[in-house]
Amino acid sequence: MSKNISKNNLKFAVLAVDTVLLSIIDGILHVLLIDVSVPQFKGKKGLPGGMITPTETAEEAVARHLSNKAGVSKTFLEQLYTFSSIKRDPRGRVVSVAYMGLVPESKTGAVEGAVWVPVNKIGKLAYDHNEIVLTALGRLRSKVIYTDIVKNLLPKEFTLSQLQEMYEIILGSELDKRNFRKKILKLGLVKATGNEQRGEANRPASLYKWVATKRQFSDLI
Amino acid sequence: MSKNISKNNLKFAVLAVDTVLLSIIDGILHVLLIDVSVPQFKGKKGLPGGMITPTETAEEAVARHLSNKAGVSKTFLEQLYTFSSIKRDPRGRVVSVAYMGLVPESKTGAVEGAVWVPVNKIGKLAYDHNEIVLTALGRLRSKVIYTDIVKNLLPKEFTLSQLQEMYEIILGSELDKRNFRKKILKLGLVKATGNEQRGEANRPASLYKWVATKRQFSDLI
DNA sequence: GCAAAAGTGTTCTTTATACACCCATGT
DNA sequence: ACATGGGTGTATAAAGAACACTTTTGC
Repeated sequence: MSKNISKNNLKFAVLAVDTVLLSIIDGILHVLLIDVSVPQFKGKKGLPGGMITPTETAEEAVARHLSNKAGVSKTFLEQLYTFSSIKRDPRGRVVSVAYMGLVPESKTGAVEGAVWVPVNKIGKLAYDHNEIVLTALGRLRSKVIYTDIVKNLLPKEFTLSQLQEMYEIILGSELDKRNFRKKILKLGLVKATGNEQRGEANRPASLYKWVATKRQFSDLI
Repeated sequence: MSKNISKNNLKFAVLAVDTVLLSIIDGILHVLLIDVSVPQFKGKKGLPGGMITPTETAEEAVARHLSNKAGVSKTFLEQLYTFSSIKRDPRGRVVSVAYMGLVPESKTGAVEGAVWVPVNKIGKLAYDHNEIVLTALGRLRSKVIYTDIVKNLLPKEFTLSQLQEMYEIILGSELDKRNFRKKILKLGLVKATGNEQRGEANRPASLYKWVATKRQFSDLI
């Protein structure tokens, strides 16, 4: 959804992708936004995305546009929903396949023209992108309770407190430390690496990593 | 995905919809299939679907094609996934937005060119339609345990045994009658209508209906 | 030695599971 | 009268929720 299409060369069906890239930065859930250049949305921000070409899949288009516009690659991506309202793009008919992506804080470096914005401060976005963001947030919140999707927001090794913080931020509620640890450890999804996080002005925390697994879960938290 | 497009007039991007219509008929989960007319899939069956026109949304296209090809209208529909493999249609590039639909047994009347087939007997379908059916079955099985989606497969009034049978068929496992009733009634999702199902060679069963509600559930069963 | 986060158990409540018999009807 | 599915309760096990103090470090 960007400079590659203009009023003149739009023809049905134009197929695009848009991606809601999420990350937890400084303890706050952020979404990556870019400046939108089309005149109808002058000054507004929107989601990174763009056309699907005839020779690529939607997934390939997402990877390409994220790499170009957001400087992000090899990140977790999941198809969200396809938005097909007739007037969602003022320039013509554009159907968009939306994706949600999760990136760990360590990969959220500055990129020209892209900015990480706290999800409660995104204001009015271009197109129907507010709706797409809400869809992504809903998906993240529901999947966090029955899958291990949070692992995509964490570094390779992490403390149980960091893990707990992820759940608290996404769910918007506090969890009991002892009960949380009991449950997470009993599930066997993570295991201690033997390493410790040192350098903080407190007792060092054990570092954990995810155990490889394919199965789906239910009621993690 | 059908007669409206031919090798000559395909141009990128062709956008289609396909629908996995499911119903439980005689205690067995069925999917509605239609005969596919394109030569490459001669003799094969496939899902009902077709083009999205420039002036309709995907949802409108689904409703239109289901009405035309399956004689089904006003039924539960939910977007499943968008399939964008480059070679999924041998005639050219076609991206398909797939939907899952649920219909009660009472609305599964015979329609010319369409047939209800048990899901474990569908064989090899045209296009990537086996994959789409598997996606729908997975979605149904996962949603049945945390939403009231089964209500779309039942008549307006139903017995608790009928309700339990729906869960057992979809989940593929048996449930304890007493525990099932305790749980369903405690959830308050259904209430007795005061009517009874008579005419069977056994004690009449109380009939229930769904209580109107908007909220999401978790762990219904 | 003080501040800061790590780590750890027990009690109580709620929910899940296992299980067997009598009831009302149609034939 | 008998076959059929409808309807009901209790005891045990498992899971969830509530709750406070000691430990180890950096400064």
